[in-house]
Amino acid sequence: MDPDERRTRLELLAPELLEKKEKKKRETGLRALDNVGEEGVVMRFAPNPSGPLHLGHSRAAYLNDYYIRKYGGKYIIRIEDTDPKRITEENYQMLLSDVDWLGIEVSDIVYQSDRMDIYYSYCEQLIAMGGAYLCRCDPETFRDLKNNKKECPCRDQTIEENLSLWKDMLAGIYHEGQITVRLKTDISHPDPAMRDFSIFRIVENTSHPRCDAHVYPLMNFSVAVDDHLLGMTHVIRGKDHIANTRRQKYIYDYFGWEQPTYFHYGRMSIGDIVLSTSAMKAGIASGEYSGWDDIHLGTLKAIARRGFSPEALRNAMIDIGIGQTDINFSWENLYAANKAIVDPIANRYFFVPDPVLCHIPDVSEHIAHPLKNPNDEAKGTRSLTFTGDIYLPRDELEDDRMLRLKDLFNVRVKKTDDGFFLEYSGDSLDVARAEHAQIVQWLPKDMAVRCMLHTPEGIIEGVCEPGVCGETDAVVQFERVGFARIDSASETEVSAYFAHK
RNA sequence: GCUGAUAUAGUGUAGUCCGGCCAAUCAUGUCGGCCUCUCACGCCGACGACUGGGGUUCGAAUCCCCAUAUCAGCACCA
Repeated sequence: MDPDERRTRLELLAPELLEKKEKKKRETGLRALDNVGEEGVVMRFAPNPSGPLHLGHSRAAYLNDYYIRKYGGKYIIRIEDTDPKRITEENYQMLLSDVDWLGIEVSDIVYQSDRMDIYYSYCEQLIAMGGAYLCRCDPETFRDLKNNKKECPCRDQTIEENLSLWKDMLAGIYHEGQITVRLKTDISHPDPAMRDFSIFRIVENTSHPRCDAHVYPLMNFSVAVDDHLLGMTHVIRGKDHIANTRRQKYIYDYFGWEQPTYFHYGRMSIGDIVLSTSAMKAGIASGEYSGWDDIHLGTLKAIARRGFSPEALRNAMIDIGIGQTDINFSWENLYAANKAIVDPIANRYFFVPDPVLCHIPDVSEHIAHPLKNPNDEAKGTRSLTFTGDIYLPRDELEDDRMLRLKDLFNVRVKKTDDGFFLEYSGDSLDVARAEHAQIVQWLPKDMAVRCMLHTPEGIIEGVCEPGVCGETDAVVQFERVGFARIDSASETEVSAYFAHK
């Protein structure tokens, strides 16, 4: 029976089966969320202050932000500073300024170090209900037992014994490494990662910038407690947390809480860019990198310095989405996203790389008026006065060739033993077009400002228009070269950072 | 070793849950053309992918199995 025939038969037998399931309409942006309440969603961005934020962090930050903007609700920045060994005062400041730069919709900032008493109290409850025990095995012994699905002796302690040991632990009777609190899960769970993992530890001789403690919760505990108490409805995090989601389920179950909806996005590798905090720190110490904003790094500070707009980064990250597939972050895609934002607003200027001073004889004074932005004439023009001597990019000087000096006039280049000889060749653009003359940027000798263009491959020395000096912090387009952020400028020298073409 | 996950063009992504409207979406990229006093922007066109093998089915990117590859976890880090 062919499909048409079958359809006809079905129509007679059971017309209701012909009702098609509604396919979801194609939406732009990320997939819709389930379980959205009337108040919207409550989500979080939870960095730990061990270094500056980088491109990897921006993915989590923007994915969460996307949904908070879409559904309303709350966006909590939760600073996970429960490991005193790798946090510093400076890191908090960097983190906050980075969060600020991202431009996300922050409702609240919560420090876990302010919540130690909460963790202690929930831990005590957990022990009291028999959900956790104090373990005095050394880590290696425990690991061997665990790997063989064997309980350690501490697991049999009574609740009273555990509560008493917990008090001793808090009182400072035990030292680092001597005792830990373990969650009682399932010692013969097929996944070794699930078996009786630690939830509290002792850290001594390391002062915390924000609290005075020696007993610290491990992330699975503090995260579970906070996600619940802060009312998270949805959690987006990397897939390195897949096992943690399952581990935290045990804590939720003990307390009778309901877990939020989780999404785990995949690994993102970013070309040859350095992202690891320790590697960056080492590179800075050795002088290989100039600082956290060195343009060879993948920090937000570095990409901000190069003139990427947070909005472009946001768009690039939303485009990547929350898939679990491992991906290669592509600079090309970020370049395109940034260009879309920056092109309409960036003022145009001439930058002459590797400049060659040329004299053009027998021409009267000309003044060129190139547009500041050809897509927005209202922005006006700059003006460049030609009086005989100009700089031209060395790369454009070839033997016997006509060049169109942009917005000025045509010249013919001749190479002699004494260098390049330039000859005025009329004002007509049509003539230049007819000759397929290359249109090039140029600068009057008297108006050229020294300009260092920093690129990841090195510094390009050149000269630029004086107008650039008023563009500090802005992104401009050096015509025929690309977009760059003006990092600093005096009347005699400009420092610019290259973003992309 | 154990546990769990993922696999669509150069890159990213939609479609996979609930098989047919998918000879597979969109963006980026590359190439060609148009526009233009920038190699920018804009416009037009072309290129380019369902990891492999079995199975189920009238029909598979979609469901099942196997293989392969990659990733994550198995810390008193997060």
